[in-house]
Amino acid sequence: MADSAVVEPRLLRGLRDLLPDQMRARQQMIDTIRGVYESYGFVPLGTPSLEYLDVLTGSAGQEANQSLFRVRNPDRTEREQTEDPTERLGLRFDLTVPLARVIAQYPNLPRPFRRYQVASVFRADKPDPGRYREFTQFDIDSVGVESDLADTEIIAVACDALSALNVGPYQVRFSSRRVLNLLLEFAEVREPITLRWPKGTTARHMADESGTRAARDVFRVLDKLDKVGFERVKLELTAGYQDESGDMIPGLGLEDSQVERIRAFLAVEGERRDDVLRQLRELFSGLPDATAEIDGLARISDRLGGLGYAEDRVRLDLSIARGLAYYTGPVFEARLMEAPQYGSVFGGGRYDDLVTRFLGQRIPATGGSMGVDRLLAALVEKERIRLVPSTAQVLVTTLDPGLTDEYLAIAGELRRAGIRTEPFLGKPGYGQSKKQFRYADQCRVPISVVLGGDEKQAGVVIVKQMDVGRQLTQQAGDRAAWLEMRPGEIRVPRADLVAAVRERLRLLGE
RNA sequence: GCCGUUGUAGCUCAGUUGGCUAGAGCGUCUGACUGUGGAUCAGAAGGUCUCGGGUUCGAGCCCCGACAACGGCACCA
Repeated sequence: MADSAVVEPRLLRGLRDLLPDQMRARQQMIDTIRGVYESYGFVPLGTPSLEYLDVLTGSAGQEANQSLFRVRNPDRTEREQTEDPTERLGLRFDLTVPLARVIAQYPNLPRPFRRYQVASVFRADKPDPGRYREFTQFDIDSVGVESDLADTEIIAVACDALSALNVGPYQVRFSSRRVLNLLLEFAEVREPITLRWPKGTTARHMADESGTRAARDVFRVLDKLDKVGFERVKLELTAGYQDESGDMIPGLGLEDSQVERIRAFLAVEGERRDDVLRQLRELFSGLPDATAEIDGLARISDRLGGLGYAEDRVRLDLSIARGLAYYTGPVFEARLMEAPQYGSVFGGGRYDDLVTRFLGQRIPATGGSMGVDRLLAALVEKERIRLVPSTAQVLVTTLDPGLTDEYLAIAGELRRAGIRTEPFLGKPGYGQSKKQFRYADQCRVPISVVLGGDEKQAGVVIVKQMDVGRQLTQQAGDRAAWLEMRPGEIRVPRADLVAAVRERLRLLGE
């Protein structure tokens, strides 16, 4: 291979190409979501893929650092960058941090600033099935609004977007980080937490652990409840354990009585939001700050109810923790009932302190993020979206090289009539007809237009509907009969071509 | 990051205790067929057997190492 100049075509793992059929479906989805977001009056924002490393880090706690793609700053030498970390660059890992930067950097933006943004984000984690190192998020956020009206609206717009996408039944679950903070109070969890390692732990396991955690680390553990069940969560909250691979998982060292209180909190659940609220008021009746927070959740619930978002698709679920450290108020996530294995397809919450880093001044904000890739994968699996690899509605075949100008004229006519049309640009010729029809078939172009010498002389064209033949090809038959079939074809006067094509497309629902 | 499995044609895989020029199916291309998608038939292209070292008269096969992919765990803003 060394002496030949070819480079092996390849991608870093976790990255992928999006071929036309995927790309088309994704664009349709994005258009749909954008339509819903704009119907609420949100405005688009674009930011660069690259940001300074110090802009990106620090916001999401330690988690952010390890999965960042780092990029060399072309204006600085390697040495300069190493000596001055503020000169280093990285690829954005979400759209929320860049938004916070923009808010701080453009103080004249109108407030509330309600923006949407759809873009690739990058994480250098180990890829898993359905989890990539570059993926697309479609974010929507309201910045500068203290009121829980803003949170209510984010939940509503998420519901509307999911409905518009025809994803089937879905459920948005919400809770509040502040209620979870009350839980820490209720369970008497004190700062800081000292990690407790299970028996048999060696120094190697503990190497890069700091030994203490913040109390909110409890939330990160609770977030796993769905996935691993309460027993496993309990172990991680108390003494830690050794998992199947032999890894030592440190415990948070809580007492049994504390875990009991957490269990009682998690037992607060129900179909009806006001039922959950009632139980919660009872459980937290000894906490002076609880009433105000629970009232806030009640307001969101009531307003959503008033807007018609009923219990079947919006639930108050106190186990929604969301691991992210920066949430400060209501948090929410959505999942598809028909495809729960895809996890959360929309998630977010209130983050009132995120802009503080850049401005030194607190600016309330709330918002969420639609996981475009997960959603697309789920829709494809559930056959709720069609994968079509071409944009053309019509292929003009080129049987007779002498009629080339005519073919181009036909394509032009159809395009002016608003019909997406492609002339066959490969080798023309009567003998090439097989290839041309096969091309139309493979690309799923719904209609072919055929014009040879015979038709030219008769002043007609053939409009051929490809799906008729596509079905017939399933059955075997002898060649003569096959050639005779000419499935799905109609002959129309040349002058009626546009009308005939338009009518066919209408019947096909294209 | 940890544990495990696997690397042979574009894809899925076969390949005898280590033995001649490394095979099949599917796919691709060409023709049968200057006017129709499928099927059929004939033919063709496509391989440094992941890479590097070792053992051997001889390695796709055995040994060591690296890399990669896949699966599980941890992580997942």
